[in-house]
Amino acid sequence: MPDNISDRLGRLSPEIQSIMGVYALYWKLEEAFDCIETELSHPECHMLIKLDQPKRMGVLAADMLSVPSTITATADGLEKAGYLTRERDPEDRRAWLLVLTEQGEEARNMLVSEAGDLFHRASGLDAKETAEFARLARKIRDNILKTGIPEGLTK
Amino acid sequence: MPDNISDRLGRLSPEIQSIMGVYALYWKLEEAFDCIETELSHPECHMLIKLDQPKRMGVLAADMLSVPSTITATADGLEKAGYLTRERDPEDRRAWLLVLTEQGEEARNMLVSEAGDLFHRASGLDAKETAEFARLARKIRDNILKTGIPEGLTK
DNA sequence: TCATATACTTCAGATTATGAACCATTCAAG
DNA sequence: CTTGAATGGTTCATAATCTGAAGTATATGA
Repeated sequence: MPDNISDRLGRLSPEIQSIMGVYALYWKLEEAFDCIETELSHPECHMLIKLDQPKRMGVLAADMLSVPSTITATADGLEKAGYLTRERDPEDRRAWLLVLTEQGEEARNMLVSEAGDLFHRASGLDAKETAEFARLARKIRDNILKTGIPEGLTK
Repeated sequence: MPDNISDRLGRLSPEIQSIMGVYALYWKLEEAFDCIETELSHPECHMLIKLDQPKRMGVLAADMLSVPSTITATADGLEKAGYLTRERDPEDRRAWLLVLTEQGEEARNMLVSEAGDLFHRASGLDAKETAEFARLARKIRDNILKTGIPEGLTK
């Protein structure tokens, strides 16, 4: 039956094949997040991974294609649990910088390492294929962040 | 600032770069779904796209890395709105086959075409890169469906 | 100094996902 | 056969998540 599925997929356009692969991987990774750090919710994990350095909440919102109120909620949770603190951005005192605490750094390191491992097992790609996939994924992400919000469909 | 982000990303492991690209694309595509067929919810769109032929609900659940109750809810919505019908699987009368109606076929064709277009614009990849990305995405999806549920982490 | 824009927060409501208990059918023994 | 266990879906109550609109505080420009 897996062969059957794979066969049929071969007949679809590369774009749809790409989308289905991306969705499968996303769902698989989300599922796997449940198995590691039980303390953290999924959006909290996403945010921690993004915080490789202090960032403004607005930057995070753009980065996660999300809205400010969602970021507030997630940051609240992480702050209450001791993973980060809010500091006023000296360059614009309306804005907050989210800064990881030591506990936050530790959790982030663990997450990044686990996630890398997870990708490796879930994807089944070898080092060369992973490098190629990463190259294209980076290009895609750059394009998405560059083109910003909805794009042609600015409803 | 996009350059800055891109720079920092260059220093992350290929696995994390891949994950970030996949998440960005997933979020972007989900966001874009809002702009096309207002009638349908996101999970309904996903299910429609999967239904290139009649499928059992259990197969869909496995395919969408989801649970039966979620599939039931989504199928209920699509059935009520006239996009599909349930038929007993003659080979196992416990199971239902989800079969698209004519209206369902039309909607699916529109969705598949729109989604392909969407991928093209969101990713910014050219034809050759898209083909390469699709190849790897297909490989990843095969691996995920093959390895089935949680994997090493069968909590 | 005033009007407007930006950065974030609050909050109420909507969507979506999930597990446990359940019904119907199948399958495998005896 | 007929029983008991397994399987395919359903129901339902609950929880997690997301969102937009209205609000507060700071910044910016005329």
